[in-house]
Amino acid sequence: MANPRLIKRQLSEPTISRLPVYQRIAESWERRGRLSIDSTQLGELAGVTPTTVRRDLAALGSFGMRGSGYDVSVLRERIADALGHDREYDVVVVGVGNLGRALVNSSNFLTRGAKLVAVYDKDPNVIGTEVAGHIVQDLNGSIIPATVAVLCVPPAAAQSVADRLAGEGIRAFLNFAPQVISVPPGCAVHYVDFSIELQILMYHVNNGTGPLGGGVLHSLGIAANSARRNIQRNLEKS
Amino acid sequence: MANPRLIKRQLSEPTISRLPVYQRIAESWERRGRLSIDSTQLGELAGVTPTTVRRDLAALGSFGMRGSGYDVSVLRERIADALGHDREYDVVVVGVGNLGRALVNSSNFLTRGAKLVAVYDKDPNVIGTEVAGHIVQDLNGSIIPATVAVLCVPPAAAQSVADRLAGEGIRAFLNFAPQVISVPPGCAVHYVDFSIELQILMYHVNNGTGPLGGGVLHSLGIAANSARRNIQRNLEKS
DNA sequence: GGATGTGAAGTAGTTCACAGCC
DNA sequence: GGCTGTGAACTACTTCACATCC
Repeated sequence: MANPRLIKRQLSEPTISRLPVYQRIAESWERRGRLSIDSTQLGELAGVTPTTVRRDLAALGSFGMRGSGYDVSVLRERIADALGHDREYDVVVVGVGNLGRALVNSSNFLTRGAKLVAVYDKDPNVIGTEVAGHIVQDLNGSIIPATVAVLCVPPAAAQSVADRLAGEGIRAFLNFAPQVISVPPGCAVHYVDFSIELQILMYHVNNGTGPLGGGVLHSLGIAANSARRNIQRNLEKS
Repeated sequence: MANPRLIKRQLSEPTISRLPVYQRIAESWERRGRLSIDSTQLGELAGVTPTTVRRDLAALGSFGMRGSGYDVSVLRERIADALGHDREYDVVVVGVGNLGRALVNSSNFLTRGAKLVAVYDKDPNVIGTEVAGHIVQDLNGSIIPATVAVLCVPPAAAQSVADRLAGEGIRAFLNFAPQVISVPPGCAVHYVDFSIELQILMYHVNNGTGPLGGGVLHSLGIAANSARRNIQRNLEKS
């Protein structure tokens, strides 16, 4: 059942959202020269149970070493494989307000295969200026082919911008506008909404529930499913 | 079973993460003068099934009108109640880089009870400058009492900053640093990680799975649980 | 010994289908 | 007629517990 080469088995949504976390931990351990990590350590650092870690990783094929855990470089590789990091993909960022600017300048955002190919805005005062090494293009002009569009436009503009980009062949949208949008079949949308995150956090503070309680907790943001009541410690101290 | 006054029943995590979405829709309909909305409409707009909407709202008490749906203003009110929007809470933002700046200047971020009381940084070049009406304070100086801290610091600094703030009585953290942190018992952490969101999105693009497929989809970001294969349309056109 | 990988059990959340009410 | 609210069925995910292998 464990195909030596990359397994095409369908991964569950919660698993998918945890893989990037494991990956980051693996990379960090690799950088500091550790050779292997076991499911308990990985679980503490990621904020999930060891069993969950093992199930998640078993879904990528059996590459753990009984008795000693997972080789960190194999771990990193397998996850990269599963997540499709071998292939590069082109990203455009639309809307160069504070947020758009913050994203393209962030060293953490466009990594692992993501390649920024263009930045758009519709404000004439912004078009033509340089942001993170790219000249801001006119959104009403021609759109360069890309796979993903990151939407940092006002909520009222989100739908029309998405329509436009979908027409130009963009297949996936990371939407930072607090606005549900509709896209053609075959396109994917993923939402990031700060104020909702804050509201969820406050619910827990007010109710002393979930993520609080028995000790340290980790509500994994996206992987909101019950990853609580788990001890975790930090890594990458310096 | 339907207590007339605010129900203290424990809400499930997925429900909690959907309530803010319903709320936004309710507010939008209210602004445009609509009086009621039914579970099918609400479900389409939020990207979930009508049944899920009804279950979620039933958990807040039975206030739907059989035959005609939910009164939008009651809907908004009930959700605000459940989420604890009656009480105000104080927020500090730590780290005034591009992201911190974008957040405090965003009209969407600090709403519904959230009140920005201070902004901190440790860079002498930034301390003393004004951001969104607040003079940036020295993080090493005294910290004003607050409930929530929004961390926009580099990953390497996240843990020590959290330690410091937890010591000063902060009880909840919204952590934008791509770094798992540990906090004392009784504190809550919620993570927002852009690059992970992008990686999850790309997994779906590469695999044509989940959120893609049968039509328009809505992977609710935080409410990542299987809210797919649902039709949705946009609202708040202009 | 020690940790993985996994059937089996348990739990949580969603969806079905319909009784009940407006 | 139409739509809510909810028991019952179903599905998905997690956790337990242990056989298996290094």
